[in-house]
Amino acid sequence: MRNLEIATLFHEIADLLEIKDDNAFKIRAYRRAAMNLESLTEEIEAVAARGGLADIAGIGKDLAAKIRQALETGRMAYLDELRAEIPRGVVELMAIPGVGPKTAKLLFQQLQVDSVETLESLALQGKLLGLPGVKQKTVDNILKGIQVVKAGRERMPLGRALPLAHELVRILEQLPEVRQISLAGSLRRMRETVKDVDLLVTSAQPAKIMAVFTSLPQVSEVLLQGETKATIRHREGIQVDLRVVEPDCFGAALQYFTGSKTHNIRVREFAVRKGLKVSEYGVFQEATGTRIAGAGEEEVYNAIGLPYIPPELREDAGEVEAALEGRLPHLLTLSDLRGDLHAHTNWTDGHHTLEALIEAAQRKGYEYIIVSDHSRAATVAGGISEEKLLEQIGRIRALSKKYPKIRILAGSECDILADGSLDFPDRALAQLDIVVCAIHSRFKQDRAGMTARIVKALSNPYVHIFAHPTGRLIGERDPYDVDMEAVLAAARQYGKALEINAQPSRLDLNDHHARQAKELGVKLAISTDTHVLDQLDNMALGVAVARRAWLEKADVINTWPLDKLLTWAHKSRPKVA
DNA sequence: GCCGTTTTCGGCCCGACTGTTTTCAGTCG
Repeated sequence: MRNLEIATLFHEIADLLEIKDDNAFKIRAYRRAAMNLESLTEEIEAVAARGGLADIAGIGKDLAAKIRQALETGRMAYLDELRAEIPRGVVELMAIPGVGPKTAKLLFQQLQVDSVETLESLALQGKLLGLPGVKQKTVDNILKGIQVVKAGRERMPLGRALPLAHELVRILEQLPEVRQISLAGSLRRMRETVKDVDLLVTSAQPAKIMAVFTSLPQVSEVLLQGETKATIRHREGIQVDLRVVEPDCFGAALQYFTGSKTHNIRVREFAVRKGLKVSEYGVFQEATGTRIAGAGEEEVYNAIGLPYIPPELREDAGEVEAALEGRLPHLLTLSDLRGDLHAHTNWTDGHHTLEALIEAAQRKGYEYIIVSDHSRAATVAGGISEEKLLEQIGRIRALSKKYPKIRILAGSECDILADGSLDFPDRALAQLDIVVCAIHSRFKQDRAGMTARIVKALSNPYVHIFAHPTGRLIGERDPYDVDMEAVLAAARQYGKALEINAQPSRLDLNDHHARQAKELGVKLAISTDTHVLDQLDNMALGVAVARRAWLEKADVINTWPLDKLLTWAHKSRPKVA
């Protein structure tokens, strides 16, 4: 059993306890434990083996025992008892917007509703009317909510949500009534997928903002509208929440509205212990009600006695503790990057010439750019033969005279074959400056086979970077079955870098694994895997993943100057005669 | 159920909006 599986069991216990109307703080304890397990970078089995379960935040004696039981028996007796009491389908009712634990319990007890389908049929027959607190409007909302569930409320990838959100910001900031505007929520924290877009505006005239916002052409439906808060459905499907506050509350509101929810709870608990109250309106002294901060976000953190915590870290994954102990990371920024270490050209499946790639990289101010086209096994991507590769290397060397201001690195995105050998022989790899390796075939290999395949590739002295290490495509393809612990250990042993692929559909490694890599001392490369020149701009998404992974400049090899990068790249190579 | 340079017991974040109510419970973030 892995961390996420145990977390899921705890979440289910919390759901069931909510329906039973159990102690709210007990429920929160289960949820917090689940979330801490989700952000834990060490394997839970390893933690249990060294007797460290109770050291995990939010896990005490009782939950540690439940984790051990699950690890040993594959079951959790307490959860089994709860499941026997309340059918699975009742929990699923809570997925309907507007239906929470109280309503689910009411429906189950009064009408024996135990599935979304049953609920829909009873609602259509008018049989919900007459339940306490249920009139036609509630029935309508439930039916509407069921449609939302059926449509599948999938989360939108960051790379799609960001441009759409920036468009709304550009429109709203034109309004003279808008003083300040910012993205908030999970989008500001740069999570890889988002459920909705959160916008925060300060204005002395909220009514005007509300009116304009809810009647934008991008709005397909107004879901909720109050005096200072509105929720709409964007024509591209995602929900957008807008909140308007007074200008002097901007910092407090931004802090509150950025979340995460668990981070905020953490911060507010900490404030309470200091006799302070934090809300979206400011930081107040509990005793006197005096407001001591609110206009700026940094000021809000400082008033509570914390340094500013960057949005990407606000997941209650140890950042508050790190802030208190003065060991927050100095997160890397986009401008720290000196080059791109994964890019294609029209020699394989890129859409541009070598020269166009070089010139685009130069315009970005890069010190170096790699040319890493596909190897012969990647037939669908037009992979090139060894002869063609040598020809390309010659071309690159010739072009470096034409472009003296940027170093053109000869590279390859070389396939890792099913047996773990590389698609080019060592004699060819030895000609390259940087070798990127990747898996593009035989995704369905079993776990042991896939792990051995990758570990073998990483042991090759000519390999430098392992690209998109899990192979997942967000929302499309699951990662291949591989023991990431073993891959990370091999990367450390052989001194290889793992890639954070910045393609919006990949973001691979993800934030979790990248943080794990850093903790093990494995270096990362943030690369765009550019096929079309515009994609060089995706670097910002890769940086977002890196920041969420607590990465600093020193952790990322393409922040290094060229000479340091090349020294690192060539130190493991056998000396050629 | 967790947790403690105030506490091993008694706390545990805070407010907006909706639908149903004449003051509030439920839901959401």
